[in-house]
Amino acid sequence: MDVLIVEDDALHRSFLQEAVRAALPECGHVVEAENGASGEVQARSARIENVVMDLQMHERNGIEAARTIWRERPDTKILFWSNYSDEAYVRGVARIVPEGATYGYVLKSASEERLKLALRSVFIESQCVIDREVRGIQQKSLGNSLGLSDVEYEILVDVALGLTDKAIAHRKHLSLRSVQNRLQQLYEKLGIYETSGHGNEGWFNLRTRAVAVALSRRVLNASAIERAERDLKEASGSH
Amino acid sequence: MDVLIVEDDALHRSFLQEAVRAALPECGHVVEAENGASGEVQARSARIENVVMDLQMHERNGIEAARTIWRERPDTKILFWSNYSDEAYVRGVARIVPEGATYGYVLKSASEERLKLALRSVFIESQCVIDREVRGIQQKSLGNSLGLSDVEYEILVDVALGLTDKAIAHRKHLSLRSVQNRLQQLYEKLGIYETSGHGNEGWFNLRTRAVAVALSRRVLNASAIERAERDLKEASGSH
DNA sequence: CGCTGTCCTGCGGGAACCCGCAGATCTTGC
DNA sequence: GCAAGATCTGCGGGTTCCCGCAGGACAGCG
Repeated sequence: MDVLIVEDDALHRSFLQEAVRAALPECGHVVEAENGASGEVQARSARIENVVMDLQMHERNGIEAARTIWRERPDTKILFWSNYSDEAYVRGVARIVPEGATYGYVLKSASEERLKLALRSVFIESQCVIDREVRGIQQKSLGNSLGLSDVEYEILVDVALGLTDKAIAHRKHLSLRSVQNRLQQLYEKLGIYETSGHGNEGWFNLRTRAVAVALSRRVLNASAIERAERDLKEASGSH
Repeated sequence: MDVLIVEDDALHRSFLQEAVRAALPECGHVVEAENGASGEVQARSARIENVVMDLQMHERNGIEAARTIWRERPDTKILFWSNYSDEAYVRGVARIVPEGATYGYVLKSASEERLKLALRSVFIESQCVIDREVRGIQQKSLGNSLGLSDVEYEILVDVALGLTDKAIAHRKHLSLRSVQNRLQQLYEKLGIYETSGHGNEGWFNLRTRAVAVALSRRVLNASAIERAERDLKEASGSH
């Protein structure tokens, strides 16, 4: 049994190396990669089935790497090990998990014991292990009371990319008015109206304000926008 | 001579602890704090003169902590130790350095030797040490050919906050048209017109697009927006 | 002094945005 | 089958944004 570690911070990498060796004495090679791109290559060439993956990395982040790895071998087991439980990351991961795949999501702030336990559970027992906190974010983002639905999230991304209503309508095969309806929904959910309603009418541009709020609530982050940007270019190129 | 370490990652913190002890054998206490807020408190109570500070932290980031520390004792020597050389961080640091203060900016990707050298240079020799790469960003952001000028940066932040032109005009004591002029400048500098000029007229909302581009170029980041948000609230409260 | 360059300002208009209203689907459940 | 709910759509309008044009203020320079 081999394990691939994808992590761009040297200290964390060696820490992981040790943790893996300690938690999984039965495992053979432990390969390391220091960013998403080389992680994909390693996973492919070494026929890796178990991956520990950081999310925030230079060059190519963990979500993209995981996506291509899973595209090639959907039965790969991936344990995400991240500093953040930003909704943008949680949602990004949830979006790419193949049907029936086993994965885990552990925060770096968790204890070493928790990490080791997760390593065994995911790689040996093929059991999904999601950190409490991350699970909380997931729940909240699914329960449509507070969190955004998928459609709302998608239109948020489109807006954050800087697309016009017309462009979004075209892209999503909707009428202009429908796009604007969804935008109103989005503004409602993000609470844009509260902050711009009272004494300060006309002080906020709802569209840009929504992006600002989403960013500071960690619903969006720069890497999610970049990912969307690439998808956009791809789609417009093929179309 | 005492040193305060402000760093929210446990591994990095113990690594720093060791590096400081090795590089500065003459130093006495080495205090640790795991976020900006407690860092401020420690610096105040322990009368610290030398600080090693991470930038990206939960709760309260390094720039804010450094600002309050320097506000209380401008002769404190601070060595920033960060993963990123984002323009937003570089500019944020440059904005808060008091006149004549000594500080350093070292990337976490640098070698341990470089870190130790920087520790000695800053704390013992009172010499400013700025990483090559960071220096490069500084230069580029100052040379107004590519980078944004201060006015352009400020209006970018205002736009990213979601303010309307009118609100910005009011805030900055300008006419509406002047704000729009500056916006045009900004769009020019960020190259918004290139991507929305050719075949795709009307596909981008310039205002939101500018924010997207600034984010992916790392001119802006979430923490810069949050900082601006707090400044805004403060200003509108006092006014 | 006049010229040039830079910045601020007002005016006007076309485009995009925000949204209430109302009708048209389509699903869900009794 | 029908009522209730959610979603999509067109229409109309008020507001904001984007920007060309033109004029004014001010600094630097020969």
